[in-house]
Amino acid sequence: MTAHAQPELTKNQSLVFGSLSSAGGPLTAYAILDLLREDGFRAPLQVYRALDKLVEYGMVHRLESLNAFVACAHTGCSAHGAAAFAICEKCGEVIEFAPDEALKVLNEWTKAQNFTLAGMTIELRGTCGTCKAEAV
Amino acid sequence: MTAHAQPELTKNQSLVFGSLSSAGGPLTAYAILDLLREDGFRAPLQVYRALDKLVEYGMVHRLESLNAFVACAHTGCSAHGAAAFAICEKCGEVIEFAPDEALKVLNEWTKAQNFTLAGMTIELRGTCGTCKAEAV
DNA sequence: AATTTCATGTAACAATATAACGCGAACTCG
DNA sequence: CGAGTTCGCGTTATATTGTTACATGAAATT
Repeated sequence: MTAHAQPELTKNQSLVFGSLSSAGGPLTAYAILDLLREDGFRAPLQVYRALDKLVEYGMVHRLESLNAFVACAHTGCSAHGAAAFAICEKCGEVIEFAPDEALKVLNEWTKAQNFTLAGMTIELRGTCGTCKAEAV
Repeated sequence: MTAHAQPELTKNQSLVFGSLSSAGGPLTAYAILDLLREDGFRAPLQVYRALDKLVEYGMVHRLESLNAFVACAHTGCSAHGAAAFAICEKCGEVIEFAPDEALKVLNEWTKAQNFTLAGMTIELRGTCGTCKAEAV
């Protein structure tokens, strides 16, 4: 929701963020764990703790419908609002976008309901244009 | 997305749908399993298989951010579009609503991207008005 | 110096979900 | 009819995802 100052990352947080950034797509916590075993990671908690912080800082998003995590597409990852994701079920690509108009409408709903928003998940599942083109 | 004809439910599907309906809120698959043990349920697959069908029929929604399932708020559960959910983190209440305007915007995005939509998840987490009022 | 905070490490475990196999009823189409 | 097919169901085992509980050490606080 709100922008977060980008803090110094700890060693584990840097490693986790690095693996997600270079993956260029979503990874599960256990996939990250496997990638980081050679860096000394031994247990899921090391990954989950780092992910918690990175999500809190807005540098990583959790994809609820994949139980996976992805580095925020805003390279600098400075101010940004909630994100939406289009997930291609064929190729696995995830496109992050900022659905400003939709957010506005949803925010209006929360105001009308006196609902205080802490977080929002918007995920679209389907087939991306590229995969449809290939599936001649 | 599209409306589904409401088919005859099998015995297991009826039991699962019944437990969700009378719960009046979200239940995890394992909570359903425990509720239905006295009806002969023994294994998670019995629940998951029924849930798969009920979700397919549009009678049950999956809440990705809770790993839980809820009966559709449309009592007759006839034609309806995608649903959105506001989840109160204090009391656990889940409010289902139809965010028509937001859906329209998101659908436009998918058209512009040539992305074929198979399903959509919109979930808001926060605090409902009632809980805020109580937290004087 | 005593206290608190925070990142970390480790082991054990809990919660969620699926794979693989077999059985029998119902449907279908020759 | 009878062979083939589909579908719902049951069971066991297993895979995947996430957390609890406890301990250590380094840095910040007072």
